Amino acid sequence: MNKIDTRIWTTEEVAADLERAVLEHRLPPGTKLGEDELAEAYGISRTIVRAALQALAHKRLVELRRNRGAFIAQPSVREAREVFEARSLLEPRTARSAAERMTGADLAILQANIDEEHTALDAGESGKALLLSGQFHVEIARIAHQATIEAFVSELISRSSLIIALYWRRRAALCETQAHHALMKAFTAQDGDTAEQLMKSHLLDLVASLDLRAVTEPATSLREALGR
Amino acid sequence: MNKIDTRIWTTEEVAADLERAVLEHRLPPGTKLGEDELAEAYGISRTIVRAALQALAHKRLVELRRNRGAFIAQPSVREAREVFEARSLLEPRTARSAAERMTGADLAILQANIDEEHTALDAGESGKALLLSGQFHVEIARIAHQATIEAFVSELISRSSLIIALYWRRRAALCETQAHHALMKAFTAQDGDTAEQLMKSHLLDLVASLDLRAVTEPATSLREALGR
DNA sequence: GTCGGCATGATTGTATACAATACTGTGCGC
DNA sequence: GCGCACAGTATTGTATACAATCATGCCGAC
Repeated sequence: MNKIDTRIWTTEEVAADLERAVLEHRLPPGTKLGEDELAEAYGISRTIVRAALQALAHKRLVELRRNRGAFIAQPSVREAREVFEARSLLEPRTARSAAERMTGADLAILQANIDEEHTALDAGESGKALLLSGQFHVEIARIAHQATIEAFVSELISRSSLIIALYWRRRAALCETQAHHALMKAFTAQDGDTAEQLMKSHLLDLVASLDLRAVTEPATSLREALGR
Repeated sequence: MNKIDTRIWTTEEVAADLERAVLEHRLPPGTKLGEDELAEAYGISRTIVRAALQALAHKRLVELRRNRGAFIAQPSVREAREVFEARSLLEPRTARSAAERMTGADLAILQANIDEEHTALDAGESGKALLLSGQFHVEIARIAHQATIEAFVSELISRSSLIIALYWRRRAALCETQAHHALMKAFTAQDGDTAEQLMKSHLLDLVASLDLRAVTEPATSLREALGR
């Protein structure tokens, strides 16, 4: 790993940098994050690295195993379902609130996000596109002026990125942008009802595009995996 | 502060112990949590204390001000509204799920919780009663088999405890237990519809019993608090 | 040849030393 | 007497040293 070592990295910056790497699928689930390795890469001591890892662990992006180290989390099928269950409780109603208080400036921000995502996709940067696609959802919570829900949604989106890395099935990537376009129309019309409904089905679509039948449970899978 | 210093405290245990103190209103909002002070009290080094404080900060129970130290959080009026908005999105639907998959063992646990709360109230331990009252809500999320939502609800309950400490108005404390009793009946009947509705109005009751008109924003409060 | 135990190395857990920053009180100047 | 500057103190921020734990590979016994 190589980083520009003239910079002084704070705990939050290290955590954000690692999170971004995870969300862009540059760090796949299960990757070991050695403390010395990271400390050297960022040119800081393990103290900061540990604090950053603890922060990410609290967001469930990283799993800390005592005396073993930190690993990029590998959400189970159950956890994947739970994450989308939580999202389905929070996001549709939040999209409604957002639609109802949407301003021109907000619309511009959302549109810029979609445009950037298109640019990234055209450039073949699918990781960056996925990151932006998630930011779209977080932005909606911000527009609804619900900082608390925004924090939850942000965490759920991050975890969703891991889930997608593990369980994504469909290779056709165009469904995403279509749904966001449809939401934009509802937002522009300040149509809360429609926004709520669209978000609801968008989330259902997302779950449907995952392969959650898989019996890839890390803990209990061994005997089943061997079929005996 | 005095603790039994024969015990070896882990980070999680220290965090849990502090959280319990906050939830029981033994540590009021705004209290400074000095690192040396805590380290000595638990008989550990500042390393562990800092990790525990960071964990609590992530749950928004503690506010970390750079180079200033850690303080028990003082949720603003806005934050209070946001917390109950989030709860109103998560808890009613979760109560429905819980009701539908409620077992006899689950009912027993919930009933035991209510009984303990009564005992605590009779013994004048209002802090412990409040803690148990919160645990009732978390237990419901656990019964619904939604660990992710459970974690969110747990955080929201903890923050609600701070909010109650700051903005509680009604002194009559019996409304709480009544609502929980009503929920128990719906759970016993495995009546999801009723459980969802009861939880919804229970949360509305809670907000209604707070005084959120207050202009008690920490920053601007000093002059007003002195009335001049 | 395979299994189990042991030694070695690598990595994490914890404490502590030192540096940087913010708070407190005193003294000097006006 | 009042206000500001400065020094001293206390507290937090960061790095590092050491201890504890785990992983790996070798060697001997069966």
